[in-house]
Amino acid sequence: MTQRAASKSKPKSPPAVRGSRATGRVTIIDVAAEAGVSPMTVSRALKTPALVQEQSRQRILEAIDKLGYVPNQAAATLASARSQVVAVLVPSLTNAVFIETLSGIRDYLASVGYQFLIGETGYDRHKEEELIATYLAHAPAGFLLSSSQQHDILQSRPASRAIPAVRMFDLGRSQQDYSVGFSQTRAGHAVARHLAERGYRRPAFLAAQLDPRMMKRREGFRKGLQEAGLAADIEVLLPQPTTVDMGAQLLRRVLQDHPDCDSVFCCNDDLALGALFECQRQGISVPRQMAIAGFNDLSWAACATPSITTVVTPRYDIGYQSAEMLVRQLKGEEIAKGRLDLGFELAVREST
Amino acid sequence: MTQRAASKSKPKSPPAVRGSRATGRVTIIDVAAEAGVSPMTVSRALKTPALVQEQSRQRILEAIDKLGYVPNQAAATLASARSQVVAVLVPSLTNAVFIETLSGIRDYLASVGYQFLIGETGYDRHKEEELIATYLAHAPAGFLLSSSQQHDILQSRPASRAIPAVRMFDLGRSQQDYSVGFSQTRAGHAVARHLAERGYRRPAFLAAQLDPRMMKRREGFRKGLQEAGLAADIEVLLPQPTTVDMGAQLLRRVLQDHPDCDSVFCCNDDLALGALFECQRQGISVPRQMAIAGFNDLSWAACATPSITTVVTPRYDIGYQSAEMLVRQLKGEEIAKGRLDLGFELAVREST
DNA sequence: CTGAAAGCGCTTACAG
DNA sequence: CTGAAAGCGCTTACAG
Repeated sequence: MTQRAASKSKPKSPPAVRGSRATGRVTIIDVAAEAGVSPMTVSRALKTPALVQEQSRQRILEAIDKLGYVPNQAAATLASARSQVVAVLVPSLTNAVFIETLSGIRDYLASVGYQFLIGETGYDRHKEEELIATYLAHAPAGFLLSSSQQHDILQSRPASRAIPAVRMFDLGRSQQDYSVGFSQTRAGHAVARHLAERGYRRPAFLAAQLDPRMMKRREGFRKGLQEAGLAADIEVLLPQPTTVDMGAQLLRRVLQDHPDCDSVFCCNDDLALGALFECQRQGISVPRQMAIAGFNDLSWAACATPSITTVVTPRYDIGYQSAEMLVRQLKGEEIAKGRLDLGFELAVREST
Repeated sequence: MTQRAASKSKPKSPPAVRGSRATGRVTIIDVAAEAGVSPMTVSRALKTPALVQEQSRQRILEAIDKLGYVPNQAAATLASARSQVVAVLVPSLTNAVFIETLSGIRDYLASVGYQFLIGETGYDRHKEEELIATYLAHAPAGFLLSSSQQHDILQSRPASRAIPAVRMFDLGRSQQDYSVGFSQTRAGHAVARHLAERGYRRPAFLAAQLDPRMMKRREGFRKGLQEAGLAADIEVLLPQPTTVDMGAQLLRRVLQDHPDCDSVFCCNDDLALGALFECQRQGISVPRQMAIAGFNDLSWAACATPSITTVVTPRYDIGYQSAEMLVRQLKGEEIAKGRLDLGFELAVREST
């Protein structure tokens, strides 16, 4: 059954007003006629109400209500060469981390009347380039990205068509290289120092999904261990996507290759959860025989048995603030801090 | 620093071709001139290549490449009164279930050149209405929804402006009430029967986020228990959002109020995980002293210690197939099965 | 504070 | 297979 036929069978809607145009849609022209003003004034009443006389505005709002007028975004975008849509590119949609970031983005954008398109890059640079090309056709007002390469590409467009972008999670190199995030390196460093202070002598680094951020955490972790006089030689790195089960696998690998390992830094909480389950399965006491630290503070970290030490990351705020920074650019506002470090926190719990 | 100033400082782009129009953008007119055809032929070469002579098409593609032409979607939408954007409304973005559904939607839509906008309703009906109103301004080609009320609203629009919609997760009442999902009731029923068959005598139902789907699972569960001759009197229902920690809370409540309870059906895997952690904390052996069943088969269910019995739901497929059903409606194709039951599976594991 | 004119970049509907 | 004309619904830039 087609769309048309389906709706014919339920003709119970309020009899919609037919617009004057051939399409039958109610347009700004119909509203103008109803309110006794020009279309231009209707447009102003919607975009810049302060420039319209109170009385006119009232009549316009009534007309809009009466006719059921809905603005046509496509026409607005075409006429103004500027859309109210922001393109957001995240590495993965199946990772809770990025989802919370999207919530932050959505909350800010909704508050200023913007929409957003979401692209998933799968941690793949080429995919990201493709997506940007696709999105450019939608004339997005700006981009929120999670890698640095594409940032450069967008900025290098001719000035007349430059599209602002903000990079999330990582910090940029300068105030002009707009970014909102925290230092992945320092976060890794903090975990190393914590394990060393607790007295663990043989910490391992476990990671999957080897994107640049993981590598920075690793770098900081190694440096932290070395500063504490510990060896940074135990590592298991796998390129596959992160899963809980992979945490269990990584732990088995470590136990097999390095029986003297006494603690693990899992580069995210999914892996940490899998590692914990594996310890439980093998009857290894956590943290007595094996300490476990994670990353991100996902919902289960605080209430696992034992609760999991992890790095609390400002995911929601990264989304919210990067959206705000982007919109401020769009409005041509001055941005004092173009490199916004939101920091992180180490939540020390029972597992270490 | 403003957008313009920022890009001026990095003038390293390939010198983009300037279009003939006042905006400087490269349009279909520029491509036409370059290829020596009319704009209309360029439009055809892009939308219906079969209608354009091979030779012309070649020249047009070369011109597009040379000029770096990017189609303007806003203009296309305005002219055709039809966008390539689908509006998707899900209850929550922080729930892995819906995220996987979005992946399915994205994969199908990407394959046919559509984009999508995502709205989060927060399980709130009014919020959903608001979102629909907002999205209507973007002239979406269609809607993918997760509740039934709004479905009716859209279908009741005047035929000339009807916007097709498909409902996800739940099944509709008829083949005309487009929907893709599975029977929540039967899934709940299957869990009850399984627990009864395993010999549990005092099963409880634990739920949070009391949306209509939860209520259907509960209904099926109660019915299943009754059919097995068991009482369906132990329940803890909380309206708050689901978290892992809430699973622990719910379990504590049940143990306190019903010390004879020997098994719990948690209406999702987050709750099941929390319940498992709480048992571990209290030294309650799972499944010997307390059996736990979950719902959805999220990543940790299979590898927890003990592994968690759960209902495997076709989340990705629901997204993929509902997107397909929607697009087929958009194309005016015949849809034989407008009510697509994708079923579910009970994964029996160590926890029951 | 308000309006008439022109144009945004594409597609529809018609004619060849 | 191709093209000239008109129009989609709004906003910009100007004039009052």
